[in-house]
Amino acid sequence: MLDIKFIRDNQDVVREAIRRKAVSLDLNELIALDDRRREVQSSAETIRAEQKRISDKVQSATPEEREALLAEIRPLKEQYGIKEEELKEIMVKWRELMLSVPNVPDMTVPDGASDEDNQEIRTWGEKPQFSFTPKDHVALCELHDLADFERGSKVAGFRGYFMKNEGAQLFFALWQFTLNYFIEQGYTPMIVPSLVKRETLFGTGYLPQGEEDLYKTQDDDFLAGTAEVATMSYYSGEILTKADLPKKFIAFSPCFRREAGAHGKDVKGIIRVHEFFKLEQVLLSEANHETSVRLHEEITAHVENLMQALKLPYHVVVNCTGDLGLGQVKKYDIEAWMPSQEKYRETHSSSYFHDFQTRRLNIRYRDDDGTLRYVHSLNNTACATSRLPAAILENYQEADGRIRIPDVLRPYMGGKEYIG
RNA sequence: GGAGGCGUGUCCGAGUGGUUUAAGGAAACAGUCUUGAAAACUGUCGUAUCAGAAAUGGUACCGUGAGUUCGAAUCUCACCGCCUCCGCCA
Repeated sequence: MLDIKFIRDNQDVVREAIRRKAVSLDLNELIALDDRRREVQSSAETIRAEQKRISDKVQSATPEEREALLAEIRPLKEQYGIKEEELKEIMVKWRELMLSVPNVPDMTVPDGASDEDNQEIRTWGEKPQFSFTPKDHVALCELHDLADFERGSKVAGFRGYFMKNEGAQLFFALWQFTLNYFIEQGYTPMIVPSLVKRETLFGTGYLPQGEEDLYKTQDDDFLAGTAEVATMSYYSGEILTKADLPKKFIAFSPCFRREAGAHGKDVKGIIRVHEFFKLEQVLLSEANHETSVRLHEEITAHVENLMQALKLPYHVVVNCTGDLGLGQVKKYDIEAWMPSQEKYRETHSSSYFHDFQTRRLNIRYRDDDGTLRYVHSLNNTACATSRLPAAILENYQEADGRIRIPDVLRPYMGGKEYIG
């Protein structure tokens, strides 16, 4: 959510953001409604002030005076009720419109309609050269009994999977490896809820848009698609101490995604599943654009360090405006090379939001001059299992079908050198 | 699932119908004292929003929402959350 004052004072900027992000919203409608809001509110307040002024005299009045005062108040009360009712109606629509105003993308974000228009900004690593036709991760899983997709869909339905043997071990190894890295970097490790209340998802901007991609329970709770949701809400409604910023969390949770509208994509394997696990970086920082930018580069670099330690070829793309979420100012996707598909596939997503999320979540800190400010928020994937293991299996396969285990993961897999 | 209790500002905590933004304390900030610090003392110390150049003034806010009342932190109802005991349970 943006500040209505900012919106009013910077209508051109917001209009441009709406255009660049291809959001369907008529800003004029919001401005007109806000004019109306101010007008009604101000007249309601004037009536109320008068009512209170008279009301204060009641207790010290004689019985006759009292009657006269009450008679004076009656019409004011009625008028106030009407204005209040009107204001309530305006606010319903006002909130709805406010929730669809996008955050302003950074100037360095390229224009574009979809992920097709994202721009590669750097690549790292040598794509593996195979003397044979590389198998995809599904075939490799079947070959070594690392996963069971048939029984997965028998038990859990479409996109269901079991991880087995070294496949299961690989998940644990990646979690532990990643967790240790971030603890060394000073992050606070957390295991956070996936089952969250409706209002929690408003804070991070996954509601009201995006509802169809979330699983809902019979108690009207939701299963979050990322640990970002609960982690961001951790401090909701609180005032933080500036000296404690930035807060850096490495949060683990299961992640649930309906993948509505993606029925034809990645139907096999563990690239696109309804349920996976993820370690997520979540940061809260002081409200300062330069700090946000610096930390954004930093959380991106952390992931690149891990990819390089795993020796996985990847590239980084800057997402175009059309591929940005409503609240995102700028986003990088880190994509790992998938030999079987001969293309890069998104394994990490790194973004910053300024105060878009924290304004909704009401997370503030007291600045040096004593004023309360909304903190800035950022997040980036640290390790998404299943996509990352899929990339490892494919890149590390050898001619005889065996899969070499990345050096840095061996300590977490009993020192084993190969799968198979 | 059953019974009871509770939710007040940055924190602790008083307040059960009337100038209450809300006692008291702590913390914080400024000052006096001190070579310096601590202690002591003095003072300042809510957020949001509207009007205003400002001083200032209006309104809202005591978990959330609705209601009663001329008037609500205080009374009523619903919801959310927390605590205690019982039951069940990994």
